[in-house]
Amino acid sequence: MKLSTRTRYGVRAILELAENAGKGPMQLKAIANRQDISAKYLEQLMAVLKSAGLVRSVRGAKGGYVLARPSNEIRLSEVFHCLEGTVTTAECAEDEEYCQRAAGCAARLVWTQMHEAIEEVLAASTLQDLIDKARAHGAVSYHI
Amino acid sequence: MKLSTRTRYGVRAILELAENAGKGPMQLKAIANRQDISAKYLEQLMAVLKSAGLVRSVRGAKGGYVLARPSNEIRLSEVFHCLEGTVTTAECAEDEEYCQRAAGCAARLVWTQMHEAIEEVLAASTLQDLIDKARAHGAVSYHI
DNA sequence: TAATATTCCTACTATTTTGGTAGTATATTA
DNA sequence: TAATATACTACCAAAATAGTAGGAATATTA
Repeated sequence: MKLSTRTRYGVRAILELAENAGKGPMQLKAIANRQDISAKYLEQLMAVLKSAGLVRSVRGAKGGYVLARPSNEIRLSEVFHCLEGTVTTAECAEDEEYCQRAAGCAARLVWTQMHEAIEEVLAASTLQDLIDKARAHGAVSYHI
Repeated sequence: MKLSTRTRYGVRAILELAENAGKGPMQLKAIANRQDISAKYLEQLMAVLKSAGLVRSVRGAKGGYVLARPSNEIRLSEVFHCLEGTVTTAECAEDEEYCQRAAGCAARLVWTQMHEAIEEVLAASTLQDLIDKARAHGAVSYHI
Protein backbone atom coordinates (compact mmCIF):
# COMPACT_ATOMS: atom_id res chain seq x y z
CA MET A 1 0.00 0.00 0.00
CA LYS A 2 2.86 2.34 0.61
CA LEU A 3 3.48 4.46 -2.44
CA SER A 4 6.84 4.03 -4.14
CA THR A 5 9.45 6.76 -3.82
CA ARG A 6 9.07 7.13 -7.54
CA THR A 7 5.55 8.42 -7.06
CA ARG A 8 6.19 10.28 -3.85
CA TYR A 9 9.28 12.06 -5.16
CA GLY A 10 7.54 12.85 -8.42
CA VAL A 11 4.56 14.42 -6.69
CA ARG A 12 6.79 16.41 -4.35
CA ALA A 13 8.83 17.65 -7.30
CA ILE A 14 5.88 18.83 -9.33
CA LEU A 15 4.37 20.49 -6.25
CA GLU A 16 7.69 22.26 -5.76
CA LEU A 17 7.43 23.55 -9.32
CA ALA A 18 3.87 24.64 -8.67
CA GLU A 19 4.88 26.52 -5.54
CA ASN A 20 7.61 28.36 -7.45
CA ALA A 21 5.67 28.97 -10.63
CA GLY A 22 6.18 32.32 -12.35
CA LYS A 23 9.80 32.70 -11.33
CA GLY A 24 11.30 31.17 -14.47
CA PRO A 25 12.68 27.65 -14.86
CA MET A 26 13.60 25.84 -11.68
CA GLN A 27 16.71 23.74 -11.86
CA LEU A 28 16.86 20.06 -11.13
CA LYS A 29 19.47 20.62 -8.44
CA ALA A 30 17.33 23.21 -6.75
CA ILE A 31 14.33 20.90 -6.64
CA ALA A 32 16.49 18.03 -5.44
CA ASN A 33 18.09 20.16 -2.73
CA ARG A 34 14.86 21.64 -1.46
CA GLN A 35 13.13 18.25 -1.41
CA ASP A 36 16.21 16.35 -0.29
CA ILE A 37 16.08 13.86 -3.13
CA SER A 38 18.96 12.39 -5.18
CA ALA A 39 19.33 14.69 -8.19
CA LYS A 40 20.28 11.89 -10.54
CA TYR A 41 17.28 9.83 -9.57
CA LEU A 42 14.94 12.79 -9.77
CA GLU A 43 16.23 13.40 -13.27
CA GLN A 44 14.54 10.20 -14.40
CA LEU A 45 11.29 11.13 -12.75
CA MET A 46 11.31 14.55 -14.37
CA ALA A 47 11.73 12.79 -17.72
CA VAL A 48 8.53 10.87 -17.00
CA LEU A 49 6.64 14.03 -16.06
CA LYS A 50 7.98 15.69 -19.16
CA SER A 51 7.02 12.95 -21.58
CA ALA A 52 3.54 12.99 -20.02
CA GLY A 53 3.33 16.66 -20.94
CA LEU A 54 3.01 17.91 -17.38
CA VAL A 55 6.27 19.85 -17.26
CA ARG A 56 8.46 21.49 -19.85
CA SER A 57 12.24 21.61 -19.75
CA VAL A 58 14.59 24.39 -20.74
CA ARG A 59 18.06 23.20 -21.64
CA GLY A 60 21.35 24.93 -21.23
CA ALA A 61 22.51 27.59 -18.82
CA LYS A 62 19.72 29.18 -16.76
CA GLY A 63 17.56 26.27 -17.81
CA GLY A 64 15.43 24.03 -15.67
CA TYR A 65 11.86 22.85 -15.45
CA VAL A 66 8.52 24.65 -15.47
CA LEU A 67 4.94 23.47 -15.32
CA ALA A 68 3.51 22.92 -18.78
CA ARG A 69 0.16 24.30 -17.64
CA PRO A 70 -1.06 26.53 -14.80
CA SER A 71 -1.11 24.72 -11.47
CA ASN A 72 -4.88 24.96 -11.24
CA GLU A 73 -5.22 22.99 -14.46
CA ILE A 74 -3.13 20.01 -13.43
CA ARG A 75 -5.00 17.35 -11.53
CA LEU A 76 -3.32 14.98 -9.17
CA SER A 77 -4.77 12.07 -11.09
CA GLU A 78 -2.70 13.00 -14.13
CA VAL A 79 0.46 13.10 -12.09
CA PHE A 80 -0.24 9.75 -10.52
CA HIS A 81 -1.20 8.05 -13.74
CA CYS A 82 2.10 8.84 -15.37
CA LEU A 83 4.26 8.01 -12.36
CA GLU A 84 2.55 4.80 -11.23
CA GLY A 85 1.85 2.95 -14.47
CA THR A 86 -1.37 1.55 -13.02
CA VAL A 87 -3.23 3.49 -10.35
CA THR A 88 -5.18 0.35 -9.68
CA THR A 89 -5.31 -2.28 -6.99
CA ALA A 90 -5.48 -5.38 -9.20
CA GLU A 91 -5.66 -6.05 -12.92
CA CYS A 92 -9.28 -7.12 -12.81
CA ALA A 93 -10.38 -3.92 -11.08
CA GLU A 94 -10.23 -1.91 -14.29
CA ASP A 95 -10.42 -4.71 -16.82
CA GLU A 96 -13.41 -6.94 -16.26
CA GLU A 97 -12.29 -9.27 -19.04
CA TYR A 98 -9.07 -10.00 -17.19
CA CYS A 99 -10.70 -12.80 -15.19
CA GLN A 100 -13.59 -15.01 -16.17
CA ARG A 101 -14.93 -15.18 -12.66
CA ALA A 102 -15.08 -11.40 -12.31
CA ALA A 103 -18.88 -11.24 -12.37
CA GLY A 104 -19.72 -12.82 -9.02
CA CYS A 105 -16.35 -12.25 -7.37
CA ALA A 106 -16.46 -10.83 -3.86
CA ALA A 107 -12.75 -10.07 -3.84
CA ARG A 108 -13.05 -8.02 -6.99
CA LEU A 109 -15.56 -5.78 -5.24
CA VAL A 110 -12.85 -4.92 -2.74
CA TRP A 111 -10.37 -4.00 -5.45
CA THR A 112 -12.89 -1.90 -7.37
CA GLN A 113 -14.19 -0.07 -4.31
CA MET A 114 -10.66 0.85 -3.28
CA HIS A 115 -9.77 1.81 -6.82
CA GLU A 116 -12.74 4.09 -7.17
CA ALA A 117 -12.13 5.74 -3.82
CA ILE A 118 -8.54 6.50 -4.74
CA GLU A 119 -9.35 7.80 -8.20
CA GLU A 120 -11.98 10.06 -6.71
CA VAL A 121 -9.51 11.65 -4.32
CA LEU A 122 -6.93 12.14 -7.05
CA ALA A 123 -9.38 13.61 -9.52
CA ALA A 124 -10.73 16.04 -6.97
CA SER A 125 -7.57 18.11 -6.43
CA THR A 126 -5.43 20.26 -8.64
CA LEU A 127 -1.89 21.16 -7.65
CA GLN A 128 -3.07 24.64 -6.74
CA ASP A 129 -5.81 23.30 -4.47
CA LEU A 130 -3.20 21.44 -2.47
CA ILE A 131 -0.90 24.39 -2.19
CA ASP A 132 -3.72 26.60 -0.98
CA LYS A 133 -4.81 24.11 1.64
CA ALA A 134 -1.29 23.45 2.79
CA ARG A 135 -0.61 27.18 3.15
CA ALA A 136 -3.68 27.52 5.32
CA HIS A 137 -2.45 24.71 7.54
CA GLY A 138 1.12 25.95 7.62
CA ALA A 139 0.08 29.49 8.49
CA VAL A 140 -1.88 28.29 11.47
CA SER A 141 1.06 26.34 12.78
CA TYR A 142 3.28 29.45 12.71
CA HIS A 143 0.92 31.20 15.12
CA ILE A 144 1.75 28.80 17.91
CA MET B 1 -0.52 0.97 -6.04
CA LYS B 2 -1.14 -2.58 -7.05
CA LEU B 3 -1.78 -4.70 -4.00
CA SER B 4 0.71 -7.47 -3.29
CA THR B 5 -0.29 -11.05 -3.97
CA ARG B 6 0.12 -11.55 -0.26
CA THR B 7 -2.81 -9.26 0.39
CA ARG B 8 -4.86 -10.32 -2.60
CA TYR B 9 -4.46 -14.03 -1.94
CA GLY B 10 -5.16 -13.55 1.75
CA VAL B 11 -8.37 -11.67 1.09
CA ARG B 12 -9.51 -14.22 -1.48
CA ALA B 13 -8.78 -17.04 0.95
CA ILE B 14 -10.72 -15.57 3.83
CA LEU B 15 -13.62 -14.75 1.52
CA GLU B 16 -13.57 -18.36 0.37
CA LEU B 17 -13.89 -19.41 4.00
CA ALA B 18 -16.72 -16.96 4.49
CA GLU B 19 -18.57 -18.32 1.47
CA ASN B 20 -18.25 -21.85 2.80
CA ALA B 21 -18.95 -21.10 6.43
CA GLY B 22 -21.08 -23.60 8.34
CA LYS B 23 -19.83 -26.64 6.44
CA GLY B 24 -17.04 -27.53 8.82
CA PRO B 25 -13.34 -26.83 8.35
CA MET B 26 -12.15 -26.12 4.85
CA GLN B 27 -8.81 -27.57 3.93
CA LEU B 28 -5.84 -25.58 2.75
CA LYS B 29 -5.69 -27.62 -0.44
CA ALA B 30 -9.35 -26.98 -1.16
CA ILE B 31 -8.91 -23.22 -0.75
CA ALA B 32 -5.77 -23.27 -2.86
CA ASN B 33 -7.42 -25.30 -5.60
CA ARG B 34 -10.57 -23.25 -5.74
CA GLN B 35 -8.64 -19.98 -5.76
CA ASP B 36 -5.81 -21.31 -7.93
CA ILE B 37 -3.09 -20.29 -5.51
CA SER B 38 0.07 -22.18 -4.54
CA ALA B 39 -0.88 -24.22 -1.47
CA LYS B 40 2.53 -23.88 0.11
CA TYR B 41 2.47 -20.12 -0.24
CA LEU B 42 -1.07 -19.84 0.99
CA GLU B 43 -0.06 -21.83 4.04
CA GLN B 44 2.03 -18.88 5.18
CA LEU B 45 -0.77 -16.43 4.62
CA MET B 46 -3.19 -18.55 6.61
CA ALA B 47 -0.69 -18.48 9.46
CA VAL B 48 -0.86 -14.68 9.39
CA LEU B 49 -4.65 -14.68 9.42
CA LYS B 50 -4.58 -17.20 12.22
CA SER B 51 -2.17 -15.29 14.42
CA ALA B 52 -4.31 -12.21 13.89
CA GLY B 53 -7.24 -14.16 15.33
CA LEU B 54 -9.34 -13.99 12.17
CA VAL B 55 -9.38 -17.71 11.43
CA ARG B 56 -9.03 -20.85 13.53
CA SER B 57 -7.35 -24.03 12.42
CA VAL B 58 -8.28 -27.65 13.05
CA ARG B 59 -5.37 -30.07 12.83
CA GLY B 60 -5.31 -33.65 11.73
CA ALA B 61 -7.52 -35.62 9.36
CA LYS B 62 -10.70 -33.78 8.36
CA GLY B 63 -9.10 -30.61 9.67
CA GLY B 64 -8.77 -27.30 7.95
CA TYR B 65 -9.60 -23.66 8.57
CA VAL B 66 -12.72 -21.87 9.72
CA LEU B 67 -13.53 -18.24 10.41
CA ALA B 68 -12.91 -17.34 14.02
CA ARG B 69 -16.02 -15.14 14.03
CA PRO B 70 -19.19 -14.89 11.93
CA SER B 71 -18.56 -13.35 8.53
CA ASN B 72 -20.69 -10.33 9.36
CA GLU B 73 -18.41 -9.48 12.26
CA ILE B 74 -15.15 -9.43 10.33
CA ARG B 75 -14.37 -6.15 8.66
CA LEU B 76 -12.15 -5.86 5.65
CA SER B 77 -9.98 -3.39 7.49
CA GLU B 78 -8.94 -6.08 9.96
CA VAL B 79 -7.96 -8.41 7.18
CA PHE B 80 -5.94 -5.77 5.41
CA HIS B 81 -4.22 -4.55 8.51
CA CYS B 82 -2.81 -7.96 9.30
CA LEU B 83 -1.78 -8.79 5.73
CA GLU B 84 -0.29 -5.45 4.69
CA GLY B 85 1.70 -4.31 7.72
CA THR B 86 0.91 -0.67 6.98
CA VAL B 87 -2.30 0.24 5.19
CA THR B 88 -0.88 3.67 4.59
CA THR B 89 0.51 5.62 1.69
CA ALA B 90 3.54 7.18 3.36
CA GLU B 91 5.02 7.20 6.84
CA CYS B 92 4.06 10.80 7.50
CA ALA B 93 0.41 10.17 6.62
CA GLU B 94 -0.31 8.50 9.95
CA ASP B 95 2.57 9.88 11.97
CA GLU B 96 2.75 13.64 11.89
CA GLU B 97 5.96 13.62 13.89
CA TYR B 98 7.70 11.61 11.17
CA CYS B 99 8.66 14.74 9.26
CA GLN B 100 9.32 18.22 10.59
CA ARG B 101 7.83 19.90 7.56
CA ALA B 102 4.55 17.98 7.85
CA ALA B 103 2.53 21.04 8.90
CA GLY B 104 2.53 23.04 5.69
CA CYS B 105 3.31 20.17 3.33
CA ALA B 106 1.15 19.97 0.24
CA ALA B 107 2.36 16.48 -0.62
CA ARG B 108 1.35 15.18 2.78
CA LEU B 109 -2.21 16.28 2.09
CA VAL B 110 -2.24 13.90 -0.84
CA TRP B 111 -1.04 10.97 1.25
CA THR B 112 -3.50 11.62 4.04
CA GLN B 113 -6.47 12.10 1.74
CA MET B 114 -5.72 8.84 -0.02
CA HIS B 115 -5.12 7.08 3.25
CA GLU B 116 -8.40 8.21 4.71
CA ALA B 117 -10.35 7.27 1.60
CA ILE B 118 -8.90 3.76 1.64
CA GLU B 119 -9.48 3.20 5.34
CA GLU B 120 -13.04 4.34 4.94
CA VAL B 121 -13.73 1.80 2.23
CA LEU B 122 -12.13 -1.01 4.21
CA ALA B 123 -13.93 -0.16 7.42
CA ALA B 124 -17.29 0.00 5.68
CA SER B 125 -17.56 -3.63 4.59
CA THR B 126 -17.72 -6.92 6.42
CA LEU B 127 -16.96 -10.16 4.62
CA GLN B 128 -20.67 -10.94 4.53
CA ASP B 129 -21.48 -7.59 2.93
CA LEU B 130 -19.16 -8.41 0.08
CA ILE B 131 -20.53 -11.89 -0.43
CA ASP B 132 -24.08 -10.57 -0.52
CA LYS B 133 -23.23 -7.91 -3.07
CA ALA B 134 -21.22 -10.31 -5.19
CA ARG B 135 -24.07 -12.83 -5.21
CA ALA B 136 -26.44 -10.12 -6.39
CA HIS B 137 -24.09 -9.27 -9.23
CA GLY B 138 -23.39 -12.88 -10.11
CA ALA B 139 -27.08 -13.78 -10.17
CA VAL B 140 -27.83 -11.01 -12.61
CA SER B 141 -25.14 -12.19 -14.96
CA TYR B 142 -26.69 -15.68 -15.06
CA HIS B 143 -29.91 -14.22 -16.44
CA ILE B 144 -28.27 -13.19 -19.67
C1' DT C 1 -1.78 -49.14 17.60
C1' DA C 2 -0.69 -48.19 12.85
C1' DA C 3 -1.68 -45.63 8.92
C1' DT C 4 -3.17 -41.50 7.15
C1' DA C 5 -4.45 -36.79 6.79
C1' DT C 6 -3.66 -32.44 7.88
C1' DT C 7 -1.69 -28.21 9.93
C1' DC C 8 2.80 -26.13 11.77
C1' DC C 9 7.32 -24.48 11.41
C1' DT C 10 11.74 -23.09 9.58
C1' DA C 11 14.75 -22.29 6.18
C1' DC C 12 16.01 -21.56 1.61
C1' DT C 13 15.75 -19.54 -3.18
C1' DA C 14 14.44 -17.27 -7.39
C1' DT C 15 12.47 -13.25 -9.38
C1' DT C 16 11.08 -8.66 -9.58
C1' DT C 17 10.99 -4.07 -8.14
C1' DT C 18 13.04 -0.22 -6.29
C1' DG C 19 16.24 3.19 -5.75
C1' DG C 20 20.25 4.95 -7.22
C1' DT C 21 24.87 5.83 -9.91
C1' DA C 22 27.90 6.88 -13.97
C1' DG C 23 29.14 8.72 -18.12
C1' DT C 24 28.40 10.89 -22.36
C1' DA C 25 25.76 13.75 -25.60
C1' DT C 26 23.40 17.92 -26.61
C1' DA C 27 21.57 22.56 -26.11
C1' DT C 28 21.86 27.44 -24.29
C1' DT C 29 23.85 31.44 -22.49
C1' DA C 30 27.35 34.77 -21.78
C1' DT D 1 34.48 29.10 -26.70
C1' DA D 2 33.68 28.14 -21.77
C1' DA D 3 30.38 27.25 -18.44
C1' DT D 4 25.97 25.52 -17.26
C1' DA D 5 22.06 22.67 -17.77
C1' DT D 6 19.15 18.99 -19.37
C1' DA D 7 18.87 14.31 -22.22
C1' DC D 8 19.83 9.81 -22.78
C1' DT D 9 21.45 5.17 -22.01
C1' DA D 10 23.23 1.73 -19.47
C1' DC D 11 24.36 -0.35 -15.40
C1' DC D 12 24.15 -1.93 -10.44
C1' DA D 13 22.96 -3.02 -5.50
C1' DA D 14 19.68 -3.76 -2.06
C1' DA D 15 15.27 -4.91 -0.64
C1' DA D 16 10.86 -6.85 -1.15
C1' DT D 17 8.05 -10.28 -3.14
C1' DA D 18 6.63 -14.74 -4.36
C1' DG D 19 7.28 -19.26 -4.03
C1' DT D 20 9.63 -24.06 -2.64
C1' DA D 21 11.17 -27.80 0.26
C1' DG D 22 11.14 -30.86 3.92
C1' DG D 23 10.03 -32.58 7.93
C1' DA D 24 7.76 -32.19 12.76
C1' DA D 25 3.55 -32.13 15.32
C1' DT D 26 -1.12 -33.49 15.89
C1' DA D 27 -5.61 -35.45 15.18
C1' DT D 28 -8.59 -38.96 12.98
C1' DT D 29 -9.76 -43.33 11.24
C1' DA D 30 -9.53 -48.17 10.77
